[in-house]
Amino acid sequence: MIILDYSDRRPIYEQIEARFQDLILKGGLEKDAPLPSVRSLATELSINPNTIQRAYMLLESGGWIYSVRGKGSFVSGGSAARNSRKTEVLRKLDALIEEAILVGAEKEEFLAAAASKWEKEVTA
Amino acid sequence: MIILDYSDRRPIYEQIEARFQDLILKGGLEKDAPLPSVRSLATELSINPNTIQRAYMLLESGGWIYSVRGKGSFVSGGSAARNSRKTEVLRKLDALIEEAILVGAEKEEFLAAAASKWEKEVTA
Amino acid sequence: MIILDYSDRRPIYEQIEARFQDLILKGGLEKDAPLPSVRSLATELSINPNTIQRAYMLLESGGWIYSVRGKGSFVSGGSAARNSRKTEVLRKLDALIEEAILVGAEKEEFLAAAASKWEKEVTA
Amino acid sequence: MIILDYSDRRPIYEQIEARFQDLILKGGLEKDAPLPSVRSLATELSINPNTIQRAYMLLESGGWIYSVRGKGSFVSGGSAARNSRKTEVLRKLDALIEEAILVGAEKEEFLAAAASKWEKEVTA
DNA sequence: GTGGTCTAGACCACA
DNA sequence: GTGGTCTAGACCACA
Repeated sequence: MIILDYSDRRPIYEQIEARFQDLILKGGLEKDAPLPSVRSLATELSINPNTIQRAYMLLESGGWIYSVRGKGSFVSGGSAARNSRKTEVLRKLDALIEEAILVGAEKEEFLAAAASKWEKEVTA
Repeated sequence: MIILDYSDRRPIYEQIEARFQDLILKGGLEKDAPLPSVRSLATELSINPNTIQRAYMLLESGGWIYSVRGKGSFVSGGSAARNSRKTEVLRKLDALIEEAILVGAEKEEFLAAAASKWEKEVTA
Repeated sequence: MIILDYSDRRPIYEQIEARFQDLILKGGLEKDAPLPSVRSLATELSINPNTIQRAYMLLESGGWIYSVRGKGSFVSGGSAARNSRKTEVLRKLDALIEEAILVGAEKEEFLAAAASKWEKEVTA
Repeated sequence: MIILDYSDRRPIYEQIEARFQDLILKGGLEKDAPLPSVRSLATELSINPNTIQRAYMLLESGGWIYSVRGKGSFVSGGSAARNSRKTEVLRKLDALIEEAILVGAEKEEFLAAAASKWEKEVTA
């Protein structure tokens, strides 16, 4: 299920891209499972097919899905995509730590906040 | 020193805003220290004064600086601005941890990466 | 309906901002209702689109509306904006009372004037 | 004693004007008492004499002071000025009540806040 | 078509 | 000289 948030600052196609990445990561979409067709999803979400097309293009160039002409789009196998996003998370962590140091946070404070938040998420 | 990065996705006025926030946080600009005038900075960076004006407006509405007509713009006192940015860092940390869990990272792995990165930053 | 008062000391963009706040508070604009587009309102009021843009930017950063690129601007849900303005009213009341005491007004006189004015407004 | 607040949004000459009005209302400056000369005050506050001149002009046209050529400026007698400011306070009260109703405040809530604030000010 | 960014430049209020 | 407001208009991202 895709839910669009028009008050989200990100463009629609990025929201759709992220949503499918999440579904694939969480296992909601297995390898070779078909994605909805561009047209049907566009109709369902009441948005322009170009926007869906753009999201699928990004997913394909990121290695998340593959397209078969005349058939549709399907979830890719392999863990390249998952790993690329993991790399991205670490990159964001680096940037965040730089900022945390800048605003005067202490190392222990930061790590404790991270550990505490992690527990909360996992048990939720 | 302000350096613009035109390949940065962020608009110029946000880059300038962030740069002055950093300078203030790092202590390079003390309370009541004058910022460059709108016009002089515009000339120095070869951009339009309106763009500088917009950055200063954001800094002022965020409590980082105050502007006096006919006099110039100056660094605000107080720690409200600094604290607001610290809150923002913690909010970003929460979002990042959600994403880390999603991509299958382990808690220990994440915390170790954070600790290691912190050390590297501080000793740099 | 937006009416500009060029003899008003406030800049045009603030008048527009205040006018939309009033419309939203009075319920003339419900949640998710679209505001006029930047260009159409600029044409209607015979002013520059940038000025409208600035008013909308302020409304957005104040939590009154949200803007979607390519779609338009819409009334936000939530009561944060409404509450922030209520806080502001109480702050103004404090300042006014200080001034009233300064000019030698009596407490009963002030409260009576307030009560009387309130009645007049409500029954109007 | 005049204290300038450059982070105050009001222009300097208005701050000076308001400060003298307060001094006169509070009795710190009696009828016919001399105000500091434009030059001496300008020197003391390290600002442009034009700015002082402008404040004195406003005070004179508002009936708060009178100027004697070659002698200086002096506090006016009479209560016209005091009354004019009292009228202004009532006008502000009207505007504030309109706004309070708009944001959904209740009459009793507003009057109670006013009474409570009044007590706090008087006993302070 | 719609909002977002930026340039170029005018004019005003203020010091 | 300095910040603040506004116009005129271009170009981009997005739907």
